[in-house]
Amino acid sequence: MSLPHALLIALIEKPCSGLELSTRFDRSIGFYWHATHQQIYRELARLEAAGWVEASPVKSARGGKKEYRVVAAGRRELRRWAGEARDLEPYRSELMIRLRAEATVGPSGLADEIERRLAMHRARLANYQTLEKRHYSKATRSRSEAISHLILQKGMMNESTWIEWSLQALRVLKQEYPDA
Amino acid sequence: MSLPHALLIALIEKPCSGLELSTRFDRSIGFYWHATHQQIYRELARLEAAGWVEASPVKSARGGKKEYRVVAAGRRELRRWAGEARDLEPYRSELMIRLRAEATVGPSGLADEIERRLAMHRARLANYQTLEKRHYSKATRSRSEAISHLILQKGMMNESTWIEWSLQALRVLKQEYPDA
DNA sequence: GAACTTAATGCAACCAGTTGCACAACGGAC
DNA sequence: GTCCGTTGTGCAACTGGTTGCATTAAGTTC
Repeated sequence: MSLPHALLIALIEKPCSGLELSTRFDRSIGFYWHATHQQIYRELARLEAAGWVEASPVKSARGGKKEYRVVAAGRRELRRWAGEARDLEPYRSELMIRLRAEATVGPSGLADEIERRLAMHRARLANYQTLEKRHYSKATRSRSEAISHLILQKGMMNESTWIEWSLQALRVLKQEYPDA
Repeated sequence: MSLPHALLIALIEKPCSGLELSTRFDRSIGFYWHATHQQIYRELARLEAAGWVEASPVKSARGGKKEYRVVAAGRRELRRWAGEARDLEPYRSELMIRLRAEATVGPSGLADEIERRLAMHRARLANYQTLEKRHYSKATRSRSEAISHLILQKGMMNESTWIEWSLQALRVLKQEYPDA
């Protein structure tokens, strides 16, 4: 699973507390690997037990605030993990199952649902395009900027694929067929 | 979750036993929703408890073989479920996290991994193209054939996207950058 | 007919993720 | 100075999915 390593990445970029991590996470890595604050707290405890991060209590803060930072062993682990060979993760799309249900038990309002999703995918794509213009317009870039851009591009490609496919699907679902 | 409904679909198409279901599943619906035989047995028991399927023991068969078939309540439930509004399922891509790791802790053999995956995606795409030629070449089709075709097309689009993206990624990862 | 293989079902333990809630500590309102 | 909202951490219970193994019964081989 990726969560521990995703947290290591976020903590290397900026050491912080659990709560701060969970809000930052939502807006960056969480984009490809969502996690709740519960998971994050639990996982931070494990990372500490594994000796990959160290925590120090933050004085004059509410609750028992702690700041976590990644130690050398954690960086080593992250590098090791990044290059590993792995099986492709299986796709898992509920919508495809629902389509197939529609094929076997007949029309059931799925077209509306696809229309709704189409709008969401368009909104996301527009959002990513804005981000791209803001952050990746200039040609001269470092390796790590180029990699971040790749990640954003994959997101954009996914959304484009959904949009294109949804239009096709709507054409099929709205088409008249002689009753069976 | 989709598993119970995915099983209903498979059982409507053809009533069968747990084991047979789990092998058939791999080659059709399991394509978008993988499940082990364990999950399937457990879920079949639940479907029966919910009154969506009925089981009858198969005489002169090994083990305690049972055949399951979907009853009216099951069909109703399936139709209800198919048209429901739902949130988009969050993406979850380990590879994107690993890329980001590569960006923060430096090169780690990820390019080889992407190359390996590229080959797998190409093989899958070729496979789907063969299927498409075999099953969906003729123009006159029923609604349910058209829908099945949509599902296959989404798979092909996904693979194409991966292929295109992988080529881009390899170009970036193999490019020379001045050492930081 | 004993020993082995295969078809078929299933239990138990585990792991990751989700949900709902609890609690502690500080800061501000009045 | 007490009540409330916010920050911050965390427990407990549950659900879905995974792994490894156990069991039963029929067919196969000698």
